[in-house]
Amino acid sequence: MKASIKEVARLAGVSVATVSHVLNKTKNVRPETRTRVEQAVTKLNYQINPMARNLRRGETKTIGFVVANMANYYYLDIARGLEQRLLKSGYRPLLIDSQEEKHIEIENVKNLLASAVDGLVIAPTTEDFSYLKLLIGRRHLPVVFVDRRPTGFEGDLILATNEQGAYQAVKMLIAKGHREVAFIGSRYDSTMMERVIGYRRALTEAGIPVNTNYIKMGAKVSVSLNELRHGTSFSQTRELLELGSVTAIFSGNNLASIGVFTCLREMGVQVPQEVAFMTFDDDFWLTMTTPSISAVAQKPGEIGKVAGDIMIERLLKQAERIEGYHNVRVSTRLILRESC
Amino acid sequence: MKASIKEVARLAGVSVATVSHVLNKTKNVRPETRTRVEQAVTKLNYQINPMARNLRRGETKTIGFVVANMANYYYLDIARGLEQRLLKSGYRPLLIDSQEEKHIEIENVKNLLASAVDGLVIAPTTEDFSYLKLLIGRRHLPVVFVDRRPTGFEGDLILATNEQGAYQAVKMLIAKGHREVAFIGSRYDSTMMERVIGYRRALTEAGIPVNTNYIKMGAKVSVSLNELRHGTSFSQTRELLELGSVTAIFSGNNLASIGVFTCLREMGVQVPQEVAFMTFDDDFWLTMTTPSISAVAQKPGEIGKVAGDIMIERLLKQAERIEGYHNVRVSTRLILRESC
DNA sequence: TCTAAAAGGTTAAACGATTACCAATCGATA
DNA sequence: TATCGATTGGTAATCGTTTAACCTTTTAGA
Repeated sequence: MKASIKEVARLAGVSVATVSHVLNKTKNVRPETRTRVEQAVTKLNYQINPMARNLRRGETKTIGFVVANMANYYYLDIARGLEQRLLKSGYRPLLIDSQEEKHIEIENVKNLLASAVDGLVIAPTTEDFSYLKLLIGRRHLPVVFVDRRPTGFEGDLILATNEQGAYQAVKMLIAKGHREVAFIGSRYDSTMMERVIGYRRALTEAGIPVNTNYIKMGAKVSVSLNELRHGTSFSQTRELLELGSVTAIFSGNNLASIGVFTCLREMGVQVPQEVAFMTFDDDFWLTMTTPSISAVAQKPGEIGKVAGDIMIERLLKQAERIEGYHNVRVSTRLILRESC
Repeated sequence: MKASIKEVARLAGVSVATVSHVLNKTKNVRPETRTRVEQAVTKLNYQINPMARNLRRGETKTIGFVVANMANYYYLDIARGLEQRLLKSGYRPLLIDSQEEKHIEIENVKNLLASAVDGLVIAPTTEDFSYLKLLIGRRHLPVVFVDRRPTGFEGDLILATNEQGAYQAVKMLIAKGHREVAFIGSRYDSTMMERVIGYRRALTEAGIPVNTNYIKMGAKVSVSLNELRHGTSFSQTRELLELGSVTAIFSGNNLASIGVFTCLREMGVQVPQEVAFMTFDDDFWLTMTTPSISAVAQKPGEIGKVAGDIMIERLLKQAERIEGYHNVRVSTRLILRESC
């Protein structure tokens, strides 16, 4: 089967304690014995048994990452950034999908706690996290939130510069001569709220009155990209077009943009000649459409990296309540394409 | 901190062995004592320590899933199907990305073996897996391959019906009147080989001679979707267009289709009037382009599920060499859209 | 009533590491 | 020379379970 530390010790003619000390550099060992141990290790192709070590040390070296919706590519990019940083420090992310369902999210968290992760990174489905307190109880477990701000629970938080991103985008539309700019969001969470605020600020600063008929919210979030094409944002777009006055549409996130663009295309609207279009969140497919679509690009990889760094910091320093919580904003940038 | 089995035993007034037996239903216990134990469990909010159990039982209840390229959505769908089945049997997938690099793949496998997974599902980057024998050595570890056939190592294998899929697609193009049909593949692996064979069979059956100038292979695989737009398949498409005779292009996979379509669009080619287009592998963005793009759709979720089922079977029966290896084909279907 | 078998429960040895504590050796110093 | 401290190594307890083996009772059948 597999060699254990005992057999290494026997082959090297020392005790298991010494082998352990050599392996972990946790005590001085005479060079001679050290090499004897090392030779035994390579000879037996010995690999430490992580379960035994973890049991003894009381840690798992895994960080649970609870993702709101794996169908949304955005979260995958976060996961990649996160993984990169965690691996560097010997930790490993454990990915799990909530499919935009609160009850699945809770189930996932329970599961991860049961498998004794050392930390939790959460991209929330909805904002309420009062349940987390009960589940975590009084053990040391750092929690980092990304993408949406939770309520009822405190932890580190990493968000994009939502307000500024939306502001810049709408300002750009205004600069191109648009005054009748509509906003199509989706679920009304803290993040979407900030984007709406940016949208309003751009209008107000330009002296354009905010027309609440131009703001469409409350879409149902779906897991299926294909369903999204004819989902709420599709019909909301049609409603806006029927007003007859809108000359530009800004979509509040990547999921909403699917329905918006599908509608524009199916209604035969000339983009950008008749209606200009822009969206929050960049995505690969925005480059493949005719016209290609302008976007406020987040840096999801960066968000993941920051989340990883903060997690590692907490893990190493066990400093969760020493200095309050981090509240990081990762910048966005405007990518202009053909749609405006 | 957290309650252990000992405290449950003390509270219930029994031995730890009895608690364990109640928990695992591994021995008869008088109903009365059983409820005493159960009450103690809920009262202390006792959760079993998975590391201790795993150490004792010598299993981790995790299955490593080594993905060739997480930027390719196809693998994500496989992962979802896999996860679904594994969770049902109390196992959990551990996802890890090889970024299309053989050396990262090997690193990943080593990592997973070191963390003592109970099984391995692999979507290979390249086909050579002779290294696996050495790494696994002589322990019981089921290995299931998906998407590409490995060489140098035997395991269960789950593939799409590549030959038939390509055959049907090209046959359809021929039925629409095309005789000058080109094929753009990418890396020349077993899977792409099968698709080429399907392509050739369709032509031959229709009495159309195979023109080897129409077959472009050997593209460099990239992880970046954006780079792929102007990668090898882009220039291969231009070469084909310069021949002046091609009336239809069939793309061998979803990655190649990105470059092909980008080229068609940037060269101002009318699709499907001047050149028809079709691709192996369905993807969300194929529905958002103008025109939308026809595809041979795999069922990645189904592939993942089958992989999960087979893995579970092996795990339960420990029957890896009793009955040879599975060799499953998951069907494809033609999705016709505007591009042909 | 006696015996065998079944049932209910406990003891203690693992699993494979880590680590506090102890013991021996050796120079160097007072 | 006796002592001190550093260095090197070993002993054994521990982490939280599982499980084989064993000991008592009960139960059932004759």
